[in-house]
Amino acid sequence: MLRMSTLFVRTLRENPSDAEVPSHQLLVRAGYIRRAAPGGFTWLPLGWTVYRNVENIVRDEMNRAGFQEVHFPALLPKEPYEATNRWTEYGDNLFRLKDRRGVDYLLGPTHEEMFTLLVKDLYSSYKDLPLSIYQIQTKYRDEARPRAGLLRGREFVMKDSYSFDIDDAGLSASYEAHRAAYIRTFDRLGLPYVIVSAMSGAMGGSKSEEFLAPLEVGEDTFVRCGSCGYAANTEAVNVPVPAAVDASNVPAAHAHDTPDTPTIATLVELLNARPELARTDRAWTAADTLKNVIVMLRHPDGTREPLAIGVPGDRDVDMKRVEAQVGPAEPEAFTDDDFTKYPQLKKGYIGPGALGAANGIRYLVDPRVVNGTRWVTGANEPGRHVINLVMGRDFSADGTIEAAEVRAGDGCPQCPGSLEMARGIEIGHIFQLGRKYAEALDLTVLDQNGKQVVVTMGSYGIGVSRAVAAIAEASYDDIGLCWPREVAPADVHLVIAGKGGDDIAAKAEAIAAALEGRAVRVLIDDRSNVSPGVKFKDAELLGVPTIVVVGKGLADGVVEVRDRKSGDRRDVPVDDVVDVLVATCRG
RNA sequence: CGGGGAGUGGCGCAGUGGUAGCGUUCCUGCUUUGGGUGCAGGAGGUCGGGGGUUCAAAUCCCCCCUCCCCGACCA
Repeated sequence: MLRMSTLFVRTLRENPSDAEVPSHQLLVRAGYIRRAAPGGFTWLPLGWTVYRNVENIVRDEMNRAGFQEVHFPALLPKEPYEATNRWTEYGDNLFRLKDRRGVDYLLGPTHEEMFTLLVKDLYSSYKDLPLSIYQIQTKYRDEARPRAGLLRGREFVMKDSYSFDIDDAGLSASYEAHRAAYIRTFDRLGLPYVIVSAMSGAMGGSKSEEFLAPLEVGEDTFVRCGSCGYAANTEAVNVPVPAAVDASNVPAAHAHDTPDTPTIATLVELLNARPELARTDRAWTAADTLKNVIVMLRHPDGTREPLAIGVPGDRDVDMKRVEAQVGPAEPEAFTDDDFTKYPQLKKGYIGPGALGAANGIRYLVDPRVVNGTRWVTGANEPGRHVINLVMGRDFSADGTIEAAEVRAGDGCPQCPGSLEMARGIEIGHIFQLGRKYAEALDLTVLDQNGKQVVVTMGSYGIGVSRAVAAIAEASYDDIGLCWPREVAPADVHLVIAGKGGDDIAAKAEAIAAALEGRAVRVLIDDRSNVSPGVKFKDAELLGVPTIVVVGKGLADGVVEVRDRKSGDRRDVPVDDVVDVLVATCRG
């Protein structure tokens, strides 16, 4: 039983000024956490209780699914991470340190390498697979900007699982098992979530989905369809491909001087202002222009290659989307230096004529650029554009790329509906890794034919400490926290209120003891010399789902039972209250 | 890393060169006891750190650190 008289907690009347998001403000104000370091928090008793409730639910569901728990050190040797290149690839986000002899170590940001090596150590036969193991571990990432309290720290707790299978079918099954376990876990946590696909189909069959809690403070932008329920990370959205257009009536393409048109807007204005350039059927719009953006791709082997991306001029190129498409290569800005190396490219006036295989620059266009579409685009000469350039008639591309920004109102790829934008907190991620780590670290087993085969892996994460904040974020109101019962620090917050002194206190203690005897977790506010108003405010702030007031009603033989979330109150005969509460808390 | 804002008792804030303040919290006493009671007394701060200017610096100058927001980066 928790007792307010002795609980190590101090509630604050006002929000700490360094907290911006509600979960951070309330968790500090209600005495659940305290900031201890940049991006690092101390859990106070109430917070630690909630944290452990969350952790235990996660663990419980992992175990139920048949996954086994292990535990690695957080302090890890460098070598495995060198083998997979992540010692350098992880960049500044990796916490590196040296021991007294100058040997390099790191604080684990995630443990793919260690799990892979552990399985390699112990297993060598297909008969040992499939296997799914997990840990609940403190992770370290040297975030450039820790923010929003627990939501993005430099030290946080993550549950990470890894599956090991002999073939793709096995990986699929392991993936689905994790997916199902995650659904159960988040349901139990009382956390709203959407499952979004996190990677486009273009990525060679590997599959990845994120569990996002749809909350405004989230850092992830995703889209969802109001009609069919489709949801995806913006990186993973595929635009609906329109049918080819009949272009037989489009006039021939011709280049034209277009002075003083540094932007798409000024170009469109000029096109419509000049009778000889204007369309006969309707006015030109920005979406009729074809904007060609050059990026430099840096491949893992260090080579660089220019890539031209054509998108409708009313949209920007979304570099995150590009990155998701071109991986493992990384897109870099095309510098002025690069322009000097490709003199055929005239900055601001790049057109298809200077691109494509013939010019040594791979040219990919937005999927909306289908055969027959009619464009205005750069003429590869400063101050000139080409009008009425028709895809398939006047130019072609080497392929398509999902690079254009996604906007609210865009068509849904799965139904005739349209997409809306939303924000969410990533609380889980499931990912078919494939053989990348197994290959790098040489994890193989013998198959039925005695042949060595590379194991295929999946990785699956749940942000445990982040989930605490996400739950708070999803359930608070204007007077405080409102925990879902299973993660709350107690089932019942029992307030001793009103005068009457020892009789009331004695009765309250008796009720509390009876509840504990029936496995109802009680937080009792047994502070003397604290006015009822303060106790009520604290109870509301702390957010235990059921508040029981033992006070003046006792004279009439009743105590008051309140539901924290709904605010509903009712008087319950004192003799029934234990039964009523047991039913409430188990219901 | 770029842009913006800010660091003054546990928390929230005022204080433009001359003895460091207010509210809240905390302690003591009385009071009150169903909505952050009231009164009185008290404790608590090397003013983020370092350097400089000055007779004198929370205040002016330089460097650094930290926090918050936007972006970049990142799961």
